Amino acid sequence: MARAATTTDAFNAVAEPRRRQILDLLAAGERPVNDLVEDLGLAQPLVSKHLRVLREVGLVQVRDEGRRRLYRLDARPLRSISEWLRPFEQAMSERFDLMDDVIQELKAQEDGR
Amino acid sequence: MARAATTTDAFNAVAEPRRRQILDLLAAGERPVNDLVEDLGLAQPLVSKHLRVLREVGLVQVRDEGRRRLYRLDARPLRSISEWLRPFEQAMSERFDLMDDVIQELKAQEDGR
DNA sequence: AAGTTACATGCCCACATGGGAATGTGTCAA
DNA sequence: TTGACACATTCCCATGTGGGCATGTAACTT
Repeated sequence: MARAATTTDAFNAVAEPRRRQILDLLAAGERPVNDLVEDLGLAQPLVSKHLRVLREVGLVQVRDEGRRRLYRLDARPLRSISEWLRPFEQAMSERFDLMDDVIQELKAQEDGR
Repeated sequence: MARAATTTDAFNAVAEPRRRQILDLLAAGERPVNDLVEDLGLAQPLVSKHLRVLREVGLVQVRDEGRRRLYRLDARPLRSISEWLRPFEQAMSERFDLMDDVIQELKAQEDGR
């Protein structure tokens, strides 16, 4: 098997920086594709493709308004990421950084370079 | 360009379910590769490859002990994900789910099917 | 009806992937 | 020294990718 499809879940969909940018922009509110195209400075087909991926994992919803399509954020699928991350929250804190620095030093000495 | 390398950042490294499992296991403490191989039920080379990716993005650290290599979690790179996620926290909450349901209904009526 | 606008979809490519299988490397044991 | 053990690396393949480009489709305008 190759790499999992980007449409597999929120983890894979959000691994792409442009798709994260799109979600950032949509956090401000509903917007048509052209707005996103301008703000991102990307080709329109590219944006449409990214939006398709986001749609397939449920991170955005669409609404037709005349010849425009308004995209809207749906952050709920991000919860799976947030929940997976929670047990690691403590280990991410600054305090543990200091511990890690000490360990790094010990390791460096151990390597004896 | 193709998809970004898995070693590009924590986002891409963590998109792979097995790598998330490995981090889950390492959250309990330092462990040799063989332990992980048994717990994951994967082929040893596969585990080594995944560990390599995690190492390259700084999510794990290694320490040699005889003929074994002890891997250790370093959760710090996860912070970039956690921080990107933070602005969406509110939008993930249950309360907004209810709002979304209402919006879904309105949208369904609007579509007039 | 014809043109334009706003998107979506299709085809192409270079590229990195996850897994399988085999092999390499370093450490300990007998 | 020879063998077993613990890992890492290499080669292979099928697959899905992001981007560029061209085309399709629906809605609005004139």
